[in-house]
Amino acid sequence: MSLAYLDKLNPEQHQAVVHGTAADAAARQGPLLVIAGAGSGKTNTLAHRVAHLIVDGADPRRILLMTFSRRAAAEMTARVGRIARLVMGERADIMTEALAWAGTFHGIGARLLREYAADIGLDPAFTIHDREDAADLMNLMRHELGFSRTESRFPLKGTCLAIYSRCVNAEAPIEEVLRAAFPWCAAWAGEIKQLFAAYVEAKQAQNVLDYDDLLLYWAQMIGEPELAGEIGTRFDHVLVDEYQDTNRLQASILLALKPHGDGLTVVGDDAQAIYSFRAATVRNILDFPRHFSPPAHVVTLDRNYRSTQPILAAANGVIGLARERFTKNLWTERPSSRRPQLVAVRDEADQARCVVERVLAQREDGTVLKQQAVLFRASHHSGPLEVELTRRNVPFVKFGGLKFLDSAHVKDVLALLRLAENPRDRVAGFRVLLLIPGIGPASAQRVLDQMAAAADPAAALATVVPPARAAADWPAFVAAVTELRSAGTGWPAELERARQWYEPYLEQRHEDAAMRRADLVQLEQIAATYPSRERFLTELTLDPPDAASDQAGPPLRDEDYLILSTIHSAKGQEWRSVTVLNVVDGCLPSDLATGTAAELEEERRLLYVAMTRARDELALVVPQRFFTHGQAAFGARYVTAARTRFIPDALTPLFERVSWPPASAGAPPRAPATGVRVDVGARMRGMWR
DNA sequence: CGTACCTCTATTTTT
DNA sequence: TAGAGGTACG
Repeated sequence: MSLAYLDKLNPEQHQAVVHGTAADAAARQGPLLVIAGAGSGKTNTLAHRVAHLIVDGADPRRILLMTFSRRAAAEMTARVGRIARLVMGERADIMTEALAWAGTFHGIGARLLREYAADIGLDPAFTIHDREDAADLMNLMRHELGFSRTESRFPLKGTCLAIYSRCVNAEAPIEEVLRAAFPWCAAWAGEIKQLFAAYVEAKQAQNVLDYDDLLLYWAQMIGEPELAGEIGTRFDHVLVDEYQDTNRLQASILLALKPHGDGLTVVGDDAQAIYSFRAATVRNILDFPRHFSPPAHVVTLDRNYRSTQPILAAANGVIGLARERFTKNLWTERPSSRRPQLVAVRDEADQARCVVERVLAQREDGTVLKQQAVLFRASHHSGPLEVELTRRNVPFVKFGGLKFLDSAHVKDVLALLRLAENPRDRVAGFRVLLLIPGIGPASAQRVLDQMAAAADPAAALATVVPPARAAADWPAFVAAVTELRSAGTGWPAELERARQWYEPYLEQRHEDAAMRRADLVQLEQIAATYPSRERFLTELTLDPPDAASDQAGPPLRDEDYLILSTIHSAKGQEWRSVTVLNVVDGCLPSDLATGTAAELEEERRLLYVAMTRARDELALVVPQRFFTHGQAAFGARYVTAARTRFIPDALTPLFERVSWPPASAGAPPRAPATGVRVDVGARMRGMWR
């Protein structure tokens, strides 16, 4: 059997791929840690390793591959398929299709929990609350316990949930979490504990799990020696990507799954740890080797294949100022005469204009829009740019921030489906009931109480006497739920049935019913790609389609469009040209994150992650002043901004400094000839779309 | 029950 | 500043 596919790898990548297999000249065994710097071919190496394991005889059904998003999992599976096909031909397709256990920690958790539900006293028809649903339920408990009317102010629902989540994910007691991360809530420790107890009971009574539960129940389940053995031996190989962004709870699960580390591979880069707000801890990756005896083997990939040398030099400069660091600097052999640019612009409006012009100019030079990305710290930073792009008719897709699933009408329809799936889900039930005219919070509460008291809540619905004002609409509602629960309708016809019920309310409630109906039709198309209602609901909450179709209209499948993304959502990706917005103190680092040294360091890594996404072109835009709306006493006004503290004067020689608009001799700055020409070009192309 | 209005406060990143 | 959450009234 030819292992020619290994020849293209560098020695370190090769070692990472063959570790523990027959092709491993060093004949090493045991767990493996791969420290993979940005652009070092990490995904490729991991994919090669999975493919190589399969070629080496591993059963793909017994490989567990955990990534940070479903998209990353899909990408990985596709690459594994390509590599395996080189060696195994058509037979490879069967093998890689069997690579069924690839997904996020949460997704895999949900699957395992459904499978083992009976063993741990869980109804397999549980539904999953997304962040907002969970916060609503938390709020309900907050009111019931009377904490919403306390003398001094009690933390809001979102804050309560954040505290809860951190306790669970960091495996830390409330007091410690409050002290470290929510000091202004410290006085409420007792009440908060009470609240969490009620919240947990409510979830159990309603047969719902939140995001954290998927990990927590998994960890608890695997804490039982019998189940731990059974589940652990199901997988011969467990591979985890982006390990620097996992939290303690996830590490616990992993170690319970493979206590001795056999077949365990984790990959990550401590310089790219950017999820500590989600309780991720860099200690996971740093301490990994010493968890085992003998310690895990460590392979370091520090050759960068992505960026040009000047871009890498600048990125290394930024991360070089980090307080502590474990990874070596990256190196590359891609020369370029062009340094990354520090672009000074007057304000955010100019920033937007400047970026659009650069983007269009680069497209003229042959870089398609899809190979260009604009990155920013916070979702709303792209607001002015989105307006400008729309005005100038440049299609774009935005990653991160609001999802189209967050829109009210989509949530309404999903709530009905969730109620059908799990009639004990009160958050879903509440939402659906409130849609019916004549039913408000009080009646909804009463109906849900009656359902909860019954052995069969769905059947109980038929016996409920609705309030007189809702009598006209009531039968249609009961019929919809009943039909959705009967096996007759089938999937994805069920979604159409739900939409049918919702239709009249859509008209009543929303002026722009037509647009929203289009969204629901789109939802139906998404639904058709899932095998069942349960899978649809689960996977949609765990990994919602992330590119919101925006003002620019839903981009057509193969149309070219510019990428807008938060830096967080840009993780793991690369583009030929990258522009970073608002590289000023207050935005990057966010002034909300300058409290502790640790937070500040994470902001520094965020800039590093953003910069290392670029292959050939990198520009950091620095607006000189910002318009602030606020401070009633002074009214709205401009404040001057300073370049980010992460690029002090000592580093500026690594950049080319430019201003926009360019100070031109004589010509009026607002009518640059290039801008006009490019705009016409865009319109000409637009004729043929 | 629904809505119109008022007040207060948080303000980021996401599975 | 906007958006959430609470209050008061029809």
